[in-house]
Amino acid sequence: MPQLNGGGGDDLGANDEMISFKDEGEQEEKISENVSAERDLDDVKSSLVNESENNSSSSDSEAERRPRTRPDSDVYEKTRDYFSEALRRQQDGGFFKSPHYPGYPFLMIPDLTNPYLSNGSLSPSARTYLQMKWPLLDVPGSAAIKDSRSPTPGHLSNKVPVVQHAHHVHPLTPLITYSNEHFSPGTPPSHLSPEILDPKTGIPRTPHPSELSPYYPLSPGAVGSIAHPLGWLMPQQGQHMYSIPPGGFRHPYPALAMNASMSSLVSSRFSPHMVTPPPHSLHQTGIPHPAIVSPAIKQEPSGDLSPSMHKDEDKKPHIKKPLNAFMLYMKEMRAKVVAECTLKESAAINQILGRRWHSLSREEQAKYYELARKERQLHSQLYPGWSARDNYSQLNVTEKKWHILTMKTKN
DNA sequence: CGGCCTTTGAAGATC
DNA sequence: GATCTTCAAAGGCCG
Repeated sequence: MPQLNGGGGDDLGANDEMISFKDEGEQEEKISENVSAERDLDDVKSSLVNESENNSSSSDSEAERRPRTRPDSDVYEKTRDYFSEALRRQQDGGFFKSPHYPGYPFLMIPDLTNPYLSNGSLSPSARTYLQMKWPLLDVPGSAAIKDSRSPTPGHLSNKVPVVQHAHHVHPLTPLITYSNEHFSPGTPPSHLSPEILDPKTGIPRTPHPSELSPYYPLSPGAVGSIAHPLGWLMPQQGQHMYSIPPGGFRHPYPALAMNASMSSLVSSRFSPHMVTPPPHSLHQTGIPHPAIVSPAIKQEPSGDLSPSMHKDEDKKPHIKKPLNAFMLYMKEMRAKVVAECTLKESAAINQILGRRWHSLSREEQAKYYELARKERQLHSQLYPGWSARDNYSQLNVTEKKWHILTMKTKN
């Protein structure tokens, strides 16, 4: 995967983008290939105990910090097999027969007319998909979907709605197909900046990186090895987040069969095109859409809405933001890190995960960036009118505006 | 019981 | 365009 190796001029992030924030001490935590969570934990703990101390525990080369093979690779191995199988099923139409993600209303069907698919080779540039869209989704977003020629899916969005579901399940995670043409120039991965030490914890960290090239190519192999970060409804995991009705999906094209409640979830408050409000978040299959949070669980405060609007507001499902690459990575790796150490405190776990994230190679991170990009894309397709702002605390927003206004008044 | 902690990234808001 | 803020997940911890 030469394009990901960070060679000169590669799109993933030129070296000149890798702003060095390395501290005077240049203390980088050594992350060897078999680095354990225990070790990470120790580092975290020790650094928490004494922030300034032990700033020079170790340092190592970039190569060491970005090992080609990682202890986590077994996860990819397992998932790669799964995706290979999924791909095979797609190619022989198996997806229509037995979707791996029955609860997911959207499918990207491989374009079987694509000659490049027939030989089994899956060149990224050759991969195209026939996207299935909601039959009831007559929305701007879907219009964008229709235009598969659009080189920049990013333009449609980064507005993605997700509906939340049960615990620990993200709705958009069942993404398993990847189309190179959807590599969005608008959704560049940003990362891989040299680590710096967190002044507070002493743990190496990276400042919010500048974005890499908007184009982060992914080889077929990399795509195939993308581990499903959440694995919701992953058959082999044997943990269906949602019960699947006996007999499974009878509709030959489950992706096209959206019931009223689902369509309303997709549209409800966010799209003028939407249909009726959802009585509940159940898919046709009886599977609630995971991205939608029941209003009972979370209600968004509405600022200046009329009483009637309030009423509607109360019924609005909380559509969560799509997970970014790191979040997807965390979801996938958290359990493993927790298993490797006895620690369960998320704050500490997240520190470890953050360090591991930085230790990932570009290729490995690219998997998650691509997955996240797909999630955003799907999110925008499912909830065309949704905006991240919808989830902002209305109170905070108004307070903020008020503060700004008062400041201006003073001036 | 609700908010905090802690991470990175995306998106919106603001300057 | 740069910068700041919020939110996404997670679960222990604390007031």
